[in-house]
Amino acid sequence: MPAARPLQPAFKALADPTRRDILRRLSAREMTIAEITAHCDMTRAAVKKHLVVLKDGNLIHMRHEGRETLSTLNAQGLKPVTDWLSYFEAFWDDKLSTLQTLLTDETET
Amino acid sequence: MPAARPLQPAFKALADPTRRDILRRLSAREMTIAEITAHCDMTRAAVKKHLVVLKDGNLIHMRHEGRETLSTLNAQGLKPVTDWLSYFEAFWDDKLSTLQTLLTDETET
DNA sequence: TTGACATGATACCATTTGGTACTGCATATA
DNA sequence: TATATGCAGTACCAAATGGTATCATGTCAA
Repeated sequence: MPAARPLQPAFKALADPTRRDILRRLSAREMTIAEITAHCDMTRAAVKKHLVVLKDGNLIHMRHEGRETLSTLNAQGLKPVTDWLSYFEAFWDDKLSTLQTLLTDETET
Repeated sequence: MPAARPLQPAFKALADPTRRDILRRLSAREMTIAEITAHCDMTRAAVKKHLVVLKDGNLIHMRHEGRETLSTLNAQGLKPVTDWLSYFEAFWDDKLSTLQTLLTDETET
């Protein structure tokens, strides 16, 4: 049996607003831990923990250069997530979904 | 200031495999709490908690019919999530992303 | 009315999570 | 060499999370 796609670590990594913010920043350029920390209002150790979670989710890469650790976005790691979500796009605008919404709103108003 | 889009509750709701599984099941049809529980290997109270999280994330609707509570998928609630993710699709296949991947793999191998 | 059924609500517990503080190591640099 | 820098690793703490057990409430059916 092939290895299960790492959906869970990726979803878990995305569940924290600090980590999503870090991903946004890394989309602009590679950054050191100290640089990321400067924007995050928490200690470097805390930021490091978030980076490890992002790495476990395969959403970033980390490389060492001298005494610095440089983090880069790995946008491809988001693909399993968007693939999982794409299944539901079929329900966005079809008639069944609309009907369900109407029925539900009727009981909730 | 307009209400911030409810990104956080939705991402949080998606971060649990049990909740993602429930969403899949609800995409097929409306279900009672007891029906969902039958698939989940945990107590009804635990499933109910997960359903509340999904409702807070605007990913399901719940309506009451007699003594039953029926849950339905709200696929539209996933839209803010996919919108957030779509920002990163631009980084999937472009040259910068590829270069970053090559550089990173080089140091990790 | 009586009882069974589906659920809501609460209290409680163990584990995980998000954070700080501290120590220590490797690396630039004067 | 001596010193400051950037980071890793660990211990520790408070709060959130995921689960159970228990009891109360409303509803269907005989």
